[in-house]
Amino acid sequence: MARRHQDYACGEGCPVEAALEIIGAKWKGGIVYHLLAGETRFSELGRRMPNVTARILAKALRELEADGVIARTVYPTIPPQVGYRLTEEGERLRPAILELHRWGSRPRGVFDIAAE
Amino acid sequence: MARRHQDYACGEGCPVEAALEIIGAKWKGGIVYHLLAGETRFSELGRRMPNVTARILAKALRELEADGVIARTVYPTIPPQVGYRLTEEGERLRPAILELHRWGSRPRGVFDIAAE
DNA sequence: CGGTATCCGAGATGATACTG
DNA sequence: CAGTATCATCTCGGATACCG
Repeated sequence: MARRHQDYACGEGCPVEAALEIIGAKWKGGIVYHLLAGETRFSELGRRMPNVTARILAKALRELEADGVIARTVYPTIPPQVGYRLTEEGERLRPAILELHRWGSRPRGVFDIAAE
Repeated sequence: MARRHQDYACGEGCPVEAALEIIGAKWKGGIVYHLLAGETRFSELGRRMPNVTARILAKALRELEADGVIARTVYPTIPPQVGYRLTEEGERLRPAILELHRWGSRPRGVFDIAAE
């Protein structure tokens, strides 16, 4: 997760691996996907992803922020609000995320479900 | 890795998460990327991804095969050869993989490298 | 060549409780 | 509301050695 790529020749630093190291961790893809819709609050993300705990969500958000994919904005209101949005860098992920969404959405054979 | 999605509403079974559960694991993105070029042998994959051990590579290949992304062909030659290629399902991943590759290839700021 | 069999540690994930 | 602190767990990835 923290490991960045060193070179861009496929092998050790394959760009695909590099990208997946940043958004491939659990929940991160979902986070970026939800942020495609625009700035979203912490609690709203939690509501849209009911299976992730606050700790894990916060950790993923901090890592995505460190990787320059998202930005965090604190609104000093009462109660406090924090919004997350994609950076320019994160916004450039849109086509990839949408393609993943398309692929993951297509009805798979009955096999997968049966194999459950 | 084995867990498939049950519903397609983002939340627990987000399609993006579903896709990343299949190709998000370490090395899997790279494997699929290399297979975009066509059928490739086990040893050739190992050569192109020097940092993955045979055990891990074999494990990832078996999982991708179980998920219907790749197909395995054994040629009973001497010495034995085994080829891996994308299935139709896997082939449909091409746009997503290429987008990830594009995103991962772009020169990032010096920050990332320096942060290392 | 193309794998498997063991063993192992690190880090990712998670449940729960608490706080500015 | 938006987290953090602590503790427990557990799966993934890897090292090493061996096999048909």
